[in-house]
Amino acid sequence: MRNSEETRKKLIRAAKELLAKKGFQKIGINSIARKAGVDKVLIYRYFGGLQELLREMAKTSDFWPTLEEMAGGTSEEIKSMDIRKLSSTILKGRIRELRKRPATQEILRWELMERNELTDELHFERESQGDELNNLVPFGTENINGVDIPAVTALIISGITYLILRSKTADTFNGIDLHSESGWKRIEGAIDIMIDIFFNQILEKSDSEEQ
Amino acid sequence: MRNSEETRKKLIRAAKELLAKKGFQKIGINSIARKAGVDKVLIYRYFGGLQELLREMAKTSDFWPTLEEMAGGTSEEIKSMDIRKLSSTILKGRIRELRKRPATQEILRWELMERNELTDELHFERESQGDELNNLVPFGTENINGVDIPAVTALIISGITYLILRSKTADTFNGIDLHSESGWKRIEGAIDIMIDIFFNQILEKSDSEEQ
DNA sequence: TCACAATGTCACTATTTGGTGACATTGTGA
DNA sequence: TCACAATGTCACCAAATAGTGACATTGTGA
Repeated sequence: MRNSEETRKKLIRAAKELLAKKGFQKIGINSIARKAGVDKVLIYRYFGGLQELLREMAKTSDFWPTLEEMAGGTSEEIKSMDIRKLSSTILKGRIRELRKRPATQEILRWELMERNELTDELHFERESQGDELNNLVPFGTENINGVDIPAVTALIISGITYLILRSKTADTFNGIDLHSESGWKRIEGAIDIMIDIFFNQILEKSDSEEQ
Repeated sequence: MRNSEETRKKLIRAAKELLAKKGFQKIGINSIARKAGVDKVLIYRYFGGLQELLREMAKTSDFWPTLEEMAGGTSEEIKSMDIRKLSSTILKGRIRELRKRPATQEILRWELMERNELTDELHFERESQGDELNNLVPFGTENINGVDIPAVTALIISGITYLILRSKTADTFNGIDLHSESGWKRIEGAIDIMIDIFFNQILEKSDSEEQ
């Protein structure tokens, strides 16, 4: 029973569960300690405070999806994909991985609400673990034939993120079922089409310019 | 000084300002009454409670953008536009109108966080005032040539919404400046390109099928 | 004039929150 | 064996919250 390491883990686990279930608004010293069945003073003693506890939590291995998880393969396999396939795979993978991480979603919600030391801390932790936008879509970061690639990328990633976050509080969006696999297949289909015609356009254009 | 109607307005104004400035987390009976310089018991007496006060607030004329505001013209002018131009205009208009309504943004954030009687109420009020997704993009709601129009629409609208909400707590997204006009011009450019190649694709396809 | 309802003020409760100091219990190394 | 640090429990504090009952003031219609 007297095991500080175990108590630390209990607190982190409780924080994560509480975050996933009730959202960041319900996260607090009192609620976490209550959920963990532990006195709240131990949060201060072992972590220093709420901020440090959550920082530890965000370092948990399965908290942020890695590039490999999103792509669903090793980095060698990733490198061997052509860019069109890779874009599609990573974007779909991001949907898949984010959808099964309610606590992670909650951090994204939090970042949308307020900016403070805590959210900065958690944002930093995310970037450290490879969940950077640069990795998400391998379109590159420059203009191709006058097309603003980062802007298009931003719009697609944002769209994905919003729909995932929205699924917590809405059943449908524009008629698309956000709680069924078929609904998400429709989103994936839209992404595929966009990627497809997008590359067609770029290649077509550069072809005609080469002639 | 003794004017219940004026007091009601003061409370609604205070709620709106507080929402815009501090976000929905700071909205409460005490804070609103304090800001309005009025006793909190009057909120109960005049509105019944916080919920009813906010419902009234959401009925304010300038709270939700109308279709005409987004399109930037009368409904006759809207009807006379071709679909490509109309899509582009409305989407850009939505960005413009939503960007200058911080209190409205806050409701969207709220809807993203939790679902309760309050958010349902506010959501309903929004739909009543014409801010329905069906109006936002006149693409129609069916499949064209096997392309899932509602899904593509959902992705674009979601992307716009997320980027606007994100601008509260982030300076940039994927390198795009969310606080400068030039940054939003880039987003608009991305939308235009997507609309453009999207319609090209659809028309091209139906052309080739007609042959 | 004056009764009375409308309007507004104040004081209080109960609950929750973050935070701290004092104490009890346990294990372990000297 | 025993001292002592590590671990854990408990009781408190100040502040903020939602909500309510009692009271004071004002205007107005009979």
